[in-house]
Amino acid sequence: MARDGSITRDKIIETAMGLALKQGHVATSVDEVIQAAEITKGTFFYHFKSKKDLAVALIEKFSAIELQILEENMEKATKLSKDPLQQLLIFVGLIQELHAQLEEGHIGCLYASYSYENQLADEDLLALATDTLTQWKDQLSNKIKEIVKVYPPRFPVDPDELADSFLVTLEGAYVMTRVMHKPEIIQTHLEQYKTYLESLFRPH
Amino acid sequence: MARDGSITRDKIIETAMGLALKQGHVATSVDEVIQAAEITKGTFFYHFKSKKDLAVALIEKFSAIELQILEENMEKATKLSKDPLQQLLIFVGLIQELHAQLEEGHIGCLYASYSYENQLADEDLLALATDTLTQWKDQLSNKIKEIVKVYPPRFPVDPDELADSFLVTLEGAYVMTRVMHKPEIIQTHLEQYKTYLESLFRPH
DNA sequence: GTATTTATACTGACTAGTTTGTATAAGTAA
DNA sequence: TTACTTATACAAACTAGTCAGTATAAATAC
Repeated sequence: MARDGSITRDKIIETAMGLALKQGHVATSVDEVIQAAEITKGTFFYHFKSKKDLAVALIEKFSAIELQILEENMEKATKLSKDPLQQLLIFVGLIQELHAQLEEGHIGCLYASYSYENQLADEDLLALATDTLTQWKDQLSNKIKEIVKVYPPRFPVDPDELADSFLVTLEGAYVMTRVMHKPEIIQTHLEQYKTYLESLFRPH
Repeated sequence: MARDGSITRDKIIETAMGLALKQGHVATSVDEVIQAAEITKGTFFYHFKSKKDLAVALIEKFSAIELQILEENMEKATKLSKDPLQQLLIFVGLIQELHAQLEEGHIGCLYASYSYENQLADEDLLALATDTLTQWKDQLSNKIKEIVKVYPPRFPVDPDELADSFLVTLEGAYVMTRVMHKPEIIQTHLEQYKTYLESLFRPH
């Protein structure tokens, strides 16, 4: 084995991810990436056979991160309480914490970015995105099903819909934050999601 | 007077709006616009001094449409009931209807698209976007303030937050629809927003 | 009512610069 | 010695934007 090229590859991916989240993949030229990553053109095309190849790598990386965030925080939340409603509230709280640390420039979703650039036309990329989002939905939905058993909701609750509602809130909050330049929007609306859960399940 | 150039200008804007909503402004070349609008390059640059000029025109047009939708449907809803809660529920219902008619390709928000492309960096463009969204928020917030007077909420309600929540839901539903290719997401989550309003204000 | 002027609208070829991607030769670290 | 990296040059396609000239129609002049 020679030098570990994966270090360079990772640096390219990390740099390009930042740029893609800030200004989109199409608007980011390869020259911009290699300049920011402090590498040369030859190195870039040694690791990625095309710019499209980079787009795929970015979605793969983003999906891996999102799935890790899901698993990690769901596990944490499950350990911190035995009550499913508490667990879900804690989980949302952990996601809030996660976003509190982010700088404004890094707030956003690569799936959203790609979708507004029509870059999810490739069915493999689309599958990566939908699979990841579906896993989030399923995990949340399962938790909600547990809650419903313990706390009869005051309105009829569709667990899948209520789970999707979390993702809709997060995606919407990203967009509103990016447009209005108010990072607290994410905190506020995840807080509202928690309030909604409580209004549905908490006995009065 | 010569021929009416505003017809051509409008055609360019309409064509470019469709393309921008589908694939973003950056990813849409001037050549693509002139081909779709069946005009020549000279004509395009006769009406717009630059591609950026087109970007501005698109945001202006989009803002005008959004404000018209707001006014029109708020007025309709206000006429259809005397009860502020009913009025708001009707308003959301009208927005649902509006989106039921749209083809999948045209679902999305130009502000969201621009924000993910970093095209709102120009402060004039940003002001147009924030002003429009703020007007939506204010109108909804005022309606919610009326509701609070009549129906004491079962949880403390911040009218501005609850109003913003509508916009967050809509933006999030756009993104999820674009990624998951399920146009019914918009209907479902606006329905959920109505349910949330009822859970807050409806006496049991 | 025909000729001329004027303002606007439009054409399509052209330019200058940027883009992705390739080629090549030499250097470097495990 | 092999995998990786640099540096530079290059090409082919695409990009935004320019420009000299044409078309149209209404206003005015005779």
